[in-house]
Amino acid sequence: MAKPHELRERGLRLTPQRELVLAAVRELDHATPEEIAEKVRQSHPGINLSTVYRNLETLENVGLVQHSHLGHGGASYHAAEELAHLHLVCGTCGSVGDAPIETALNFVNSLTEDYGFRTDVSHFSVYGTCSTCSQAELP
Amino acid sequence: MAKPHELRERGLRLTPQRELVLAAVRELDHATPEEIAEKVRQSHPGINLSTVYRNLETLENVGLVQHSHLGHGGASYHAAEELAHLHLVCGTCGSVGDAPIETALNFVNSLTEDYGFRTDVSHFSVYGTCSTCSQAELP
DNA sequence: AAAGAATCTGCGAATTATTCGCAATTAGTA
DNA sequence: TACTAATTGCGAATAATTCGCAGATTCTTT
Repeated sequence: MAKPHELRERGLRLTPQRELVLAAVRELDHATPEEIAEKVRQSHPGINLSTVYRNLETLENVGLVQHSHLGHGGASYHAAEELAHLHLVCGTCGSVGDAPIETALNFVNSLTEDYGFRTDVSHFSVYGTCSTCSQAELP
Repeated sequence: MAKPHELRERGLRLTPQRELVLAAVRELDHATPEEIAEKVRQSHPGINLSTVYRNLETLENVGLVQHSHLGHGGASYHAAEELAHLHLVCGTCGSVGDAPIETALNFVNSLTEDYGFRTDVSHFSVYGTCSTCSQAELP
């Protein structure tokens, strides 16, 4: 999974914890620190939650992982090489749907042209109501 | 500011705390619960933070205020009657810029057509880098 | 292979943000 | 005015994240 060198190359020490955290992020896709810790504990039971938090921060600093804000509060992490996509967060049922970033292309370009604002698509979340919940609301 | 009847009409009791919380939300525009509490304390020093949280929730339930997620974590509240607009959150300096919702119109429509997803524009946040910080990054 | 410097980890405590339970108070109603 | 139910204040409980520190580990240098 995580080749040793990709960590060393970026000036990071190679620890079992760090490798496992990176591997877990890659396997889980959009997981919270807590979920990542649980995954890691399957092979390394003693890992401390602080260590997970610190490694996520470190890995993010060197560009191997990224986080985004989906539902309320908590951040969720994913591998940096993962294909970027939009997150459609349903405020009613909490589900997170995906849509290709192309959907937002014109929108993003307008923001750049009009405001000089460079949108970070991978950090981008869209709140609303999914089709299932929309239908359930109707009388 | 907050006319007594607009609370009574919605089945809410009229308490000084509740009126003051609503007034503070209207004055402050995009304020955190903590900031709202501070504002209210100017005229009602004893107000408890729990009371602010509870009133924000109550006022949101009857549609007088709304919250959105700007930067990391914390919710920020604004009056429901306020003109809806997009929030451009800069991940570097933390500033929050505004843009008219029309900018997102086509994008929102695509999501509805393609996924049946009804985007809640008032809850919508866009993350990225503002023009000032973009320029500062260049060599 | 051993030693040293710097980085990491585990742990528990500290923070921050938000929620909850409960008793006392207060608003709206009869 | 008296009653009932909603509301408040308060302190404790949670949840999520960060911090300080001592000991362990990694990488580098001999």
